Parts: sequence; C-alpha cells; structure tokens
Amino acid sequence: MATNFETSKPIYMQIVDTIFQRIVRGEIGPGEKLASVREMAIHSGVNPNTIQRSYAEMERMGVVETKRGQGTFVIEGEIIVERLRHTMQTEIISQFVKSMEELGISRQQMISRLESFLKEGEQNDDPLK
Amino acid sequence: MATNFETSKPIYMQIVDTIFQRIVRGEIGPGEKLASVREMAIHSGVNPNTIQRSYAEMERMGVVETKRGQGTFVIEGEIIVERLRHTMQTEIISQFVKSMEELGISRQQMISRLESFLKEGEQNDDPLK
Amino acid sequence: MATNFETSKPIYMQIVDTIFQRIVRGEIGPGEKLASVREMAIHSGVNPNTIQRSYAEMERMGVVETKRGQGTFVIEGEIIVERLRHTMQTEIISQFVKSMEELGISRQQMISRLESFLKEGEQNDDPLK
Amino acid sequence: MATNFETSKPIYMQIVDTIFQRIVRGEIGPGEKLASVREMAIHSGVNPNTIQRSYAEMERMGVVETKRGQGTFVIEGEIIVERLRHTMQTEIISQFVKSMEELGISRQQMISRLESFLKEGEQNDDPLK
DNA sequence: GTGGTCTAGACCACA
DNA sequence: GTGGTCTAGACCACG
Repeated sequence: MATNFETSKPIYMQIVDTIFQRIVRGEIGPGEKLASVREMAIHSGVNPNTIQRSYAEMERMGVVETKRGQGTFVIEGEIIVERLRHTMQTEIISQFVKSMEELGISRQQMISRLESFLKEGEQNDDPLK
Repeated sequence: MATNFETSKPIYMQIVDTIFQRIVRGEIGPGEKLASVREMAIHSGVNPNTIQRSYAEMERMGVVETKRGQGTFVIEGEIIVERLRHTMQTEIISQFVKSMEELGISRQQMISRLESFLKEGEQNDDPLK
Repeated sequence: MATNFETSKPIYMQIVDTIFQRIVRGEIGPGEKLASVREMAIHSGVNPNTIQRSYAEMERMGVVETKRGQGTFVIEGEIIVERLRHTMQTEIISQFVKSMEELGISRQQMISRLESFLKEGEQNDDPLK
Repeated sequence: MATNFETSKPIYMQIVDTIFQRIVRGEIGPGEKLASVREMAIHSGVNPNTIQRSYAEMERMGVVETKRGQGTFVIEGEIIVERLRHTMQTEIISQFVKSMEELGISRQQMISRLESFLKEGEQNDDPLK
C-alpha cells in the first residue's frame, strides 16, 4: 500500500485521478461499487472527509452516482469509460503540446524527442533494481 | 498586458516558467538584464512581492544572479540555456509518459495518439494570428 | 405513489441562497467583494468551513470568483445578475405551482388566490407598528 | 448577530404534509380511517417511529383522532377539510410571497410572472416534444 | 489577511 | 452500514 502523495495537487483530487485511472484501465467497471468512504479512508491513510470530498467531486462530474444507504457506484454504460478515457487523454496530450510549444519546440521535434525518450527508457528498463 | 493566470500553480512559479521559456526560446540571452521587479510587476499586473519571489527562486536555481544596484541578470554562458532547455524538456516528457502509462496506454499508442492530436491541430494552426 | 422526500436544505446552501438574494436585489453588485470567509462565519454564527463550502459552491456555479489572497468577488457584468434572477424566480414559481397542484388547486384559482392574498395584505400594511 | 435559518423540515412533518394534501384533495374524507402505523411505515419505506410521530402531531393539531383498538381517523365534519385547505393554502402563498420579496420583486410583478409561467406551461402540454 | 486543504470527531437520515 | 453535513481547530501558500 502506497501513500506517497505529491505535494502540489490537493489530496482529494489526486484520489479522484487515481480512481479515474482505475476506471479507464478497466479495474473498476460501469455499475460497480466503489469502496465505502470509510474503507477507502482507512486504505488510503486519509481522513474520511477527504474521501467524501473526492466522491462528491466525481458525482458532480457525472462519473459516479450514490445510492442512499448503499454506496457509491460508477455510472452504468460503457460510454462513461470512453468519455473518461478521451477526456483524460486529451487533457494530458494538449498540456504536453502546449508546454513544448512554450519552449519553442516544433511539432515535428516533439515526436522525435518523445521517441528518443522512450527508446532510452527501454535500455535501463528493469535490469537495474 | 492582459494576464491570464491558471488558478492551479502559484503565480510566482508561473512567472518563473514564463521567464525560463523566454530564455530557452532565446528572447533573453545569457548575460542580459531582466526587467526590474517594479517594471515587471506593473507589466504583469502582479504584486511586486510576487515578482521578487520569482526572482529569488530563479537565483536559488542558479539561472540568474542579482548585482546590487544594477539589477538581475541571466547567468553568463550558453551552457545555462542548454541546461534549462534539457531540464524543462525532460521534465515535460517524463511527466507526459508517466501520465499516459497511468491510463494504461502503451508506448506505441502514445506516439500515434500524439500524432493524431497534432494532425487535427494543423487545420487551425498558424494561418491564424 | 411516490414518496420522494425533499432533502431539507443544508446550511451552506441556505447561505448561498441568501447571498444570491442580495446579489439579485442589487445589494452586492458585479465585481464587488464578498465578506471574507472568517467575517461571514462570525457574522452568521457558523463554522468557517461551512462558509468556505458556500463560497466554493458559488464559484462552481460561476457566480463568483476568488482572487488569491484578495478575497471572493461577484463576477463582472450585469448579465450574471439577470441570470441569477431568472433562475431563482423560476425555482420559486415552479415550487409554488407544484405545491398548489398537490392541494388540487387549478391554475386559474392559483392566480385569484394570490391576488386575494396580496389585497388583504395591503390593508394592514404599514399603518401598524 | 442573529441569523435565523429555517428549521429544516423533519420527515415526520413532511409526512403530515402529504396526508393533509390527500385530505384536502378529498382522497381521504372526514371520518375515514388512515392506514395503520405499520402499513404506512412499510408503504412509505420509513421507520414506524417516524409515522407514529406524524400521527401524534396530526392528533395534536386536531385533524385526526385515535380510537383505541380501532385505528386513527380523520375528524368528522366537512369543516375540518375547509380549515386544512385554508391553512395550507395560506402557508404556501405566504411562503411564495416571502421568497419573491426576498428577491426584491414587487407584488404586481409576482402576479404577471406567475401568469407568464403558467402560460408557458400550457404550450408543452402535448404538441411539443 | 485571504482562501484552500486536511484531520478528528460527531450527528443525521436512509436502507 | 451508507453517504451527507457540520463543528472545531490547525496548517498552508499566496499577496
């Protein structure tokens, strides 16, 4: 179990992010129940109020719904997963492109730099530690 | 003159970023003088304390130096520009790769998704503005 | 038969309502600053966290914006007032109509009953007290 | 300073309201028997204690009476229905007027706004879609 | 001084 | 048990 929170983003949003990632990766399917606020709080080593805030945020975004007295569930329908995936992907990519452009890097260069980075990564992938 | 700050990152760090970008893009060369704190404050529509903090941060990072009574200058030597460019580029790329991996996207897919995104963007690319 | 109980309104939403009323009535104009979280908390006899929640909610609704370190301000532009007025008015009226219908009162009757009520009120309006 | 928040309406009072509505609409006549506490509890999906409290409240208000071993009955006489209708109607109307006044809307405007609202509602009766 | 986040603990209505 | 709200008190980054 890792607790390891970045210091920049609020914890409750980091939790939202990780849950969204799990939905996009298919670890939590549409219609499935999330861990209860209290369970998640213990598991994450975080105050229940913080988890509550994450859940409320996800509900506000229309990704999750709460059934009173029963728990919090991912919205039914595969569409929600596609929507999430697309939204998060686009967010990441456009942020990347914007940042690179601000450094004066052309669009062709972005791709080659990315390819170089990925190739370097392959070499010292696992062998070391 | 118009200043459109994101709400997420601290303003003083956003200012550091934009100045670093200008250095990397060659708009400010090694040895050149930055605008004074007061000028920059007025120009950015931001509190002088905030600019002061940005300058202090850049000095702490070894990118600029303050000469008493003269102002704040980018460190001499082209090496500083290369160092900055490499540092910021690597930071951006590794952040991008990490985020995409968290979505369960393979490294091959990253490149193709990026290419698609750039192609779509070409339509409203440069002709504008 | 539907049971459908309205959840009694949380304090933080009641506070949102009263602030919206003040905006609609013109007591707080576009661009003006709201009382600080702490001031409002003391003034309302409520915990600062609750006020914070009200402010966050209003920002989420796009009625208010926060400038860091400066305070919370009503969005610029008279449009926001018109939008608020229309939204709240419609809410009140439709609630009224719904309640009257639940009593089996026809739409024509609603108007005449309202007129009677207002006429009665005129007689003992101000002279008293 | 005092800030009078509306006491959020308890469920048992909301149940009282719905029963009163049914009496006013003539669905339950004077002298008729109400559902038993247990029936009503199951039917409403509410704790029997809560229903018990609603019945006690209605008895206190002189609208129903309890006959030991027989059940709970609406008081005899058409007058009770008239009394209820008037009380609830006045409550709804004065609440409406109060809310509209809080928005700074004049009494003349209230009527015209209500009429507009009712007219709009007529259109999307059936034809529209 | 400003808003934003977090913890700890409590109570509530609902199932 | 479930989520939702609220209080009390604390710390933070920002201007």
